Amino acid sequence: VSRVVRDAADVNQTTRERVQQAIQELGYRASPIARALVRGQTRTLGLLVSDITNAFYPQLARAVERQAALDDYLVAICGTDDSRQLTQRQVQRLLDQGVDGFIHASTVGDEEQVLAIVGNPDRVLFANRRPARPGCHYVVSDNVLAARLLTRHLMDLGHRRIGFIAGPGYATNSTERVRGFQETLRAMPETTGLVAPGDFSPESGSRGVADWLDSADPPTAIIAVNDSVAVGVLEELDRRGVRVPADIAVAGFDDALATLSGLIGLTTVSQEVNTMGRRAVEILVSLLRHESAGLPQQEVLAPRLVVRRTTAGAAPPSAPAMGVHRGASPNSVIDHDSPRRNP
Amino acid sequence: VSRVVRDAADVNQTTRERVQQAIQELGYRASPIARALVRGQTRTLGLLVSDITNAFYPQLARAVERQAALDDYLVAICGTDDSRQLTQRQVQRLLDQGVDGFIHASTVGDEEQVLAIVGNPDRVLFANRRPARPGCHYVVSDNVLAARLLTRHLMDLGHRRIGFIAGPGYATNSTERVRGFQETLRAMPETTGLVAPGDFSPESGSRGVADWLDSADPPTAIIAVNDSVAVGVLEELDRRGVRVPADIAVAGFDDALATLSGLIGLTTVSQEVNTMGRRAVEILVSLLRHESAGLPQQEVLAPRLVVRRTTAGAAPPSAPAMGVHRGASPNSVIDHDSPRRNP
DNA sequence: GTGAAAGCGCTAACAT
DNA sequence: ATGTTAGCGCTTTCAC
Repeated sequence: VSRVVRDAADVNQTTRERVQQAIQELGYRASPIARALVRGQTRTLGLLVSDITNAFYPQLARAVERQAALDDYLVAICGTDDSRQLTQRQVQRLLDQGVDGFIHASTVGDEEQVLAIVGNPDRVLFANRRPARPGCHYVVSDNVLAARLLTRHLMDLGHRRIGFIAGPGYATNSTERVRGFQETLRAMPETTGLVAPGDFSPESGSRGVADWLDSADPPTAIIAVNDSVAVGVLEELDRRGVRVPADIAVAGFDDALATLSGLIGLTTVSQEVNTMGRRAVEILVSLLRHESAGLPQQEVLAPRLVVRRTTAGAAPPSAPAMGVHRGASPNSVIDHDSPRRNP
Repeated sequence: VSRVVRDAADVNQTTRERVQQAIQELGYRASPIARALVRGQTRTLGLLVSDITNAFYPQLARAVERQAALDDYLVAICGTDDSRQLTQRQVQRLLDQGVDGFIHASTVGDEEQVLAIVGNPDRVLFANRRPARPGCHYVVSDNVLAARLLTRHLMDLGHRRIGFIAGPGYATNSTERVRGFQETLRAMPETTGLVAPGDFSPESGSRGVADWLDSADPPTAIIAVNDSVAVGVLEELDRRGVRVPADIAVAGFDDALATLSGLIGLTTVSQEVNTMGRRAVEILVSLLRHESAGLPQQEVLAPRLVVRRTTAGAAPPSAPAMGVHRGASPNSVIDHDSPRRNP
C-alpha cells in the first residue's frame, strides 16, 4: 500500500489498481503524522511577523502561503509585536510544535536571540529586514536604494528642505532608509535633511510633523519610514489645514496602501513583496533540503518608486522650480489616478 | 523521562531533577511528531480566508492566532480566493498535512463541499459567515441587526432615499445585510431603498454609484456591503466631485479601515472581530475535545455602529431635516475625529 | 514485483 | 516511585 500511495516505481499496474480500489472503498487516508515521524519533518513553516494587521504583512503572508502551497508546506503565522519576550515564546512554541523552518519577517533586530533558540541557522530565513549579524540567510529590499529613489524624486520636484521621520534605531529597515536619504542629500549642495525620531507608529509621524510645523523653518517635503507613519503625517497635516502636496509633499515606504491609492494616493517605494515571499519560501525550502552547500543565501530585491498624488504636481512654494523633470526616471512608475477632492 | 517531560504526578523530586539535569546537558527536545502520532493530533488549526490581504481578515487572523497560542495550537492560514476549486484543494492539502480542525471564514457558501471533504462536521467551525445548512457550528455577527443600525442611523439623519450596493447572492453576509436594510426601510413610510448588485470588490462600488448618479433620482445616502466596496464608492464620488457627506452620505460594514479613520473617516458597523476570533478557537478546541455533547455550537455577536465623517453632519440637500437626532442610539459609538480637509 | 519486518520517538498500560 | 513494553502508522530495507 505504501508503495502505491507514494507512486513508487516498482509496482505492477494491476496491483496498483487493486490497491487504489480498496483505498477508495475504505476511504483510507494516509496519516501525515506517521509519515512525518519517519521522515523527520512536518512540512510546516513558521512565519514571524510583527503584527499581521499592519503594513504590508498580509501581502507577504499571501505570497509566502502561495509558494509554500506549491512546495507542499503549511505556513503558521505568528505575531511577535516586536517584543523580545513574545518572540522567544513564539519561536519556542513553534519549535515545540515541530515546524521545520522559520521565515522571520518582524522588524526588530533579534536575530541572535532567534538563532540561539532555533539552534540551526539553516532553519531560519530572514525576510523584510536585513539581519545585522553576517552569515544569515535573507531576502530583503534594497532600502538604501529605495530611499535614494524617493529623495531623488523629491529633489527633482524642487524640494531642497526635506524631513525624514525615522523608525527605531535597532531596525535596519529604518537605519538603511535614513542612510540612503542622507547620502542622496549630501551629494547635492544647498539641500537640507532633517531627521526626526520615531517608532513605526502613525503617532510618531504626527508628532514629527507637528514639531516641524511649530518650528521656524519647516521642510517642504516629508518622508516617512513607512506608510503607516505616513498616514500619521497626513493626518496631522490635515488637522492643521496644510495642503498636500501644494504646501508640503509626503511620501512613505512599502506601498501598503495600494488598495486605497484612489483615495489616499500616497507616493511610496514598493518593496517587491510578492517576489520576497516567493523567494523566501524557495530559499528556505532548499535550505531544509540541504541543497545550498552551506553558503549564506542572501538576496536583495530592487525597490520600485510609485509616484502618486501626495508628491505629484508643482514645486514647493518656497523654492523656485528649477531643474524639475517629473516622472520617468529608470526605476519609477507613475500612478496618477484622478485629481483629488474630498472624501 | 517521558513522565518528567509531561510533568506527571508520580515522580520523585530527586529523580525529576536528575532527569532535567540530563535533559539540559544533552540539549534534548521532545519530538512533537512522535507525540502527535501517539495522541492522534497535530495541534494545528487551518484558517480559511478569502484573501488575507482584504478587509478584516488580518484582524481575524490575529485574534485567532492569539487565542490558539493560549490553547497551544498552531494556525495555518490559507487563502481560497472564494473559489470552489481552490477551496477544495486547500482543504484537501490541510487535511493531508494533518490539521485537527478548520475555522472557515471565507465568504462564499461552500459549506456542503467543505464538510464533505473533511468528513466530520465537528472539525469545522464557520466564522464570519453563517452557513446556509443547519446544524453547523458557527460564530457570526448579527448582520441583519448591523444593517438595521446603519439604515436607522441614516434615516435619523434625514435620508429618505438610500442605496445599497450588495454582494454576491450566495454570500449570506450580503443577503442578511440587504434584508436588514429592506426591513428597516419598509417599517418607515416615505422611504425608498435601492439595491444594486455587486461582488465585494471596490469596482462594484464604483459601478453602482456611477449608475445611480447617471440616473434621474440618485439616493442621498449609500450603504456598501463592506468597507472595500465603500472605498470604491468614495473613489467614484471623489472622481465626480460629489461631496461626502454634504451631497451624499456613505457607510460600510466591518470597520476594516479603522487604522485610517483619521484620513478616511468611514462610517461603518464593526463586527466584534476579536471576540469572533477568540470564540471561534475556543469553540473549535472544545469541539475537538468532544466536550460539546453533539449539539451545534452557534454564536451570534452584536455589531457596533461606528459613526464617522462620511455620514456625520447635516441632512441631505433634498430632504428637509426632520426628526434628526444624531448619535447616541443604544448601540452606537461616535467617533468624530477632526473636520476633514484635504489629504 | 511483492511480502515481511525493523524501526522513527514518543505515550500509556502494566509490572515490579 | 520506577522500569519495561506494546503499539501509534508510516517508510525503508531485506527476503523472497
